[in-house]
Amino acid sequence: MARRFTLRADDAAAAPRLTIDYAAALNAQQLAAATAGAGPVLIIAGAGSGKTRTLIYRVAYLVETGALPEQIVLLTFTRRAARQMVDRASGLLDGRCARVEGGTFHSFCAGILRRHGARLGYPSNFTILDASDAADVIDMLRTERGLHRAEKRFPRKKALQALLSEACNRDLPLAALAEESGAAFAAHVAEIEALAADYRSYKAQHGLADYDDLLVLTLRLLTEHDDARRLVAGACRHVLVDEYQDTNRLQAQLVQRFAGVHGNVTAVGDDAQSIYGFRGADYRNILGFPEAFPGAQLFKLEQNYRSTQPILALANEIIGQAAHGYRKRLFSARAGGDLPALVPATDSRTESRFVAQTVLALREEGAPLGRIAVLFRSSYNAFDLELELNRRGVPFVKHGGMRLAEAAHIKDVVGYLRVLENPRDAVAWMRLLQLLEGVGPKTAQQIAAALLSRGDPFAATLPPAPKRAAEALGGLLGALRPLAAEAPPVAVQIERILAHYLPALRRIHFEDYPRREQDLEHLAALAGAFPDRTALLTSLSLDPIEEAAGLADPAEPEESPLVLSTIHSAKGLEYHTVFLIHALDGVLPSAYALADDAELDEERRLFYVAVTRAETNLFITYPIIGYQRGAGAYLTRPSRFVTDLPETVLERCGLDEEGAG
DNA sequence: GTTTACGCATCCCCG
DNA sequence: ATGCGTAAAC
Repeated sequence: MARRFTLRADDAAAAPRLTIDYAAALNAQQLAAATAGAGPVLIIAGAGSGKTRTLIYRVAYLVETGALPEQIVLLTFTRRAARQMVDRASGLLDGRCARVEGGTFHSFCAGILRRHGARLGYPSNFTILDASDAADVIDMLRTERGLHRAEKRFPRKKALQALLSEACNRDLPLAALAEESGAAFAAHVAEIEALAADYRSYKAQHGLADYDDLLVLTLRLLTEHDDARRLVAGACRHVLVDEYQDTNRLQAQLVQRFAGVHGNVTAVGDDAQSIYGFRGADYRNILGFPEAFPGAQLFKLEQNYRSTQPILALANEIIGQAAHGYRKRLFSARAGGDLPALVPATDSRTESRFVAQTVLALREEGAPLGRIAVLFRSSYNAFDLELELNRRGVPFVKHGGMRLAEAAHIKDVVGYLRVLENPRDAVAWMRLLQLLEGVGPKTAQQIAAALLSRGDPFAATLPPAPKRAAEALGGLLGALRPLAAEAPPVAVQIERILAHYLPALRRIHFEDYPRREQDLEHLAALAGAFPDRTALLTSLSLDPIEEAAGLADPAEPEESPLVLSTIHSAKGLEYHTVFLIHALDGVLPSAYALADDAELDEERRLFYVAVTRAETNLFITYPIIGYQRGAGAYLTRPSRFVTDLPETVLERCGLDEEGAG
């Protein structure tokens, strides 16, 4: 029998000498949380209580006390947040922290599936469907089944896709969900289930995964395949999850699997800031954490370092009116400061002018533009303001809303990359084929089927096609063939794709192609930063492309621009001054939420998230008169969240016109 | 039978 | 600015 040796822990690991003075950098609660021992840890952290700071110090502490950075997994809500945290931890300690694994659940799962998905029949080059791709596939399968001309009105593709997605994310049986989702679904449960089965097998057959599959398949992989589970969970010595209140059941189960070997989970969150219910998030995850992870240590961070006391008083008042779990009342370290202001404006235009003027005045007083944010419920709430800012030459960036990756021309170019990456990607083929003149859905389907049934889809011989389409098809395959054969760097691939695609772009979008060409150049420039096509495609699916700043002032290119953002996209961030615009009933709270108490509560939390972004100044504005295309002018109703508030926490202001303009 | 052009309604929030 | 349904054109 071979001799066995025992490797003892090194002295340094047994009694580490820490380079960071944690006690000096953190308050008592933060310190306890950051340096907590092994096992499950739950940190309930109020807005502005140094949650991110605590998490960063915990990462550094884990590394300092002997954890390998590459065995620490940091799951966050956006990849931007992950990168920021890893960078800050690196700054704190040294380069070691840069090797911490990080990202969103979706991106982390995508990586696992690329490495281990073969066990489920998923090749490493699978391509990712966004929600509209998914809806298109469902629509096609529905037509195949002849359901589109059923006697009874059958749900539309968008509704079907949403239903299937909700079933995944809330981890409910499709049939049960369909029953509770209204008569239109309930009348067709059997057909919908058949369609869902079609959809599943279609994706498997073509190497496709939608967003939900990234989570569902990973969970299945880790549940059904012990070897994969050991590999993945074995590498997750410490799992840290930010914004835990916005995880859904699927994600909670994933966390349990990731931590299945070592049992070290740190979850950080604030049940009062749960705002992703529409995506299946369930704040009961965070309430139930101690049951899901027995022996969990609980820490609460209640001291707020961000906002002045008056802003916090308003926030406490708002959240005090909502029903929620972990009771906490934030207290501020910042006495003094102005009351938050409520500013009614006659209409949108006036509201925009007020915001723009006040922003410029604040800049005069020394507040950098980049420390000022305008927040809103929906992307289009800011349209009018964008015009006003452009008129005045105020530079701004806008986060949230319509994403570049969803624009038709970007999706076209991505389509070329997708068929090169995964030649079985029928969704991408359909898109490319329909760009050809004389090819619609029907012909595209026939050609796609013919292409996929042969060994090499890019082969020079053409499948049968209508005369007019044949020549164009030859051009398409001719452009793709050398790229498939030679696989040049991804930036070169995009360059050649553009050479082929631009004529079509000009034909289809003859009105505004210059603008679209700019986007495509932007995309081409971006592509160079990625090691390969797989990485680029994954990123395009899972990360929003950082859009170029709207009309920057070329005189001062250095100045960081004003921030326009949806409330959802502003989560976790903080600003010197916050404007919350369009605080109207029907907007915030959304008209969609008025009928349901739980949804109304989520809107209230959204309002809470918005106001707690502010450090020093908070302005809440709304237009008194609205316009609607059909109905013309009408009187709006201010948000009930505002009218419910006492004078003591919110100063009602007037807005006077002084001459014109 | 298919494609395309045109007028129409319709837009939430995100990976 | 897209996505649908309908009606004219290939």
